[in-house]
Amino acid sequence: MRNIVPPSALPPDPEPRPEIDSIVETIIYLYTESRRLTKGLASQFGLTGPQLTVIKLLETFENLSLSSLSERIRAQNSTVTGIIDRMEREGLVRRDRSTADRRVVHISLSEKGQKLAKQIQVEPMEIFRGALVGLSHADLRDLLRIMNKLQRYVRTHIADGAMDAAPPEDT
Amino acid sequence: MRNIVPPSALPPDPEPRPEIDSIVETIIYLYTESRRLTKGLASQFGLTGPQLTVIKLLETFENLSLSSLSERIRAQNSTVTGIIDRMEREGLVRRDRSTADRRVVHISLSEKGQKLAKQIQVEPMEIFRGALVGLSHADLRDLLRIMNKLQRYVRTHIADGAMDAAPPEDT
DNA sequence: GCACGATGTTTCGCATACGAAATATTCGAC
DNA sequence: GTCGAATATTTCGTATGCGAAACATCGTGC
Repeated sequence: MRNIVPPSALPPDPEPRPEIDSIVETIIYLYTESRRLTKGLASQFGLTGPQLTVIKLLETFENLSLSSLSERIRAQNSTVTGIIDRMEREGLVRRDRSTADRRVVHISLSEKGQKLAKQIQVEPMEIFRGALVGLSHADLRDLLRIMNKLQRYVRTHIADGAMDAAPPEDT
Repeated sequence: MRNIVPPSALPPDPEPRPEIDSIVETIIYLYTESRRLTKGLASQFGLTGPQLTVIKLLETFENLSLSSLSERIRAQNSTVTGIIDRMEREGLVRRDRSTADRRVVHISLSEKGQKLAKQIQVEPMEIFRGALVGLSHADLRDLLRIMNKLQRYVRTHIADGAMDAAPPEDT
């Protein structure tokens, strides 16, 4: 699934930094490529990318509420409702109202869904993960450390005036 | 714009490697977060994420064919047609048939679009880029080197049997 | 000049994707 | 017990996003 590129595509930046652009480009590349591969793999089984993800999740967890499912695939409930609708229509999954809490719906694989899940042997992420596994221990350690830094930075700068169109301060 | 997570969300992997999962998670996090921020920024100006990207691109390049526009934002032509349709409806952009090659459509900002572009001062990627700028030179160099490795690996493993799982029996 | 493949754009049908509002149910305060 | 806030899910409207097919135009070979 190809995606509109995030603002990285915008060329007019305060200070042109080819390395940074290159890194951003790579992140986008890896992300979009992994989705494209998932989609291609899924289509061999008559599924869409998200549907494949859902099937493999349900194969592992047996039973998930719609909320926890949407949390796991990082989508809104309303989005997942649609995905499950279509999968239910295809007879791949079942919806069961929880008896304990009648607000909750448990999603599970049907017979057909289970069979299909078993047929799909290759983990969709294999290529991407393979790339990471191929790194040396040192590289892996460095990458993890830097990624954590990035994440920490972004996390702390989000709640703030990040979206207030305020001019940048230090650099 | 939140996205269905790529297959990284699938827990059953051949060899559980928490560092690798963590790295994948972070890449996804950075990507989705950058899109969320763009979207939030855009909505302050009555735009969607992709529309903001298009406006800033057109502010820089003045004049882009629909094809080159879709190339830059990494989307299909058919997707961009829709985006431009809606922006034209809002009076933000103009479509002009090229006289040199009458197949080509040049997209450009209207007066209104130019004014809006000027109002949006902050580069949407600033937070994400800011995180990268905050890294030490050594970190940046390491990250760039590793990212290139990853990209090279993925690139060379894509054309191959990457997508050759067991064939499904048609529906 | 004219057939014809290549190229640029749009159209169509479908599947995400989101946020806001509607609906159903639970749980706590009282 | 009952009201009201909180939680889980669905519904609705709109905007991407894709691939295949339709359409228009270009360029080449002849």
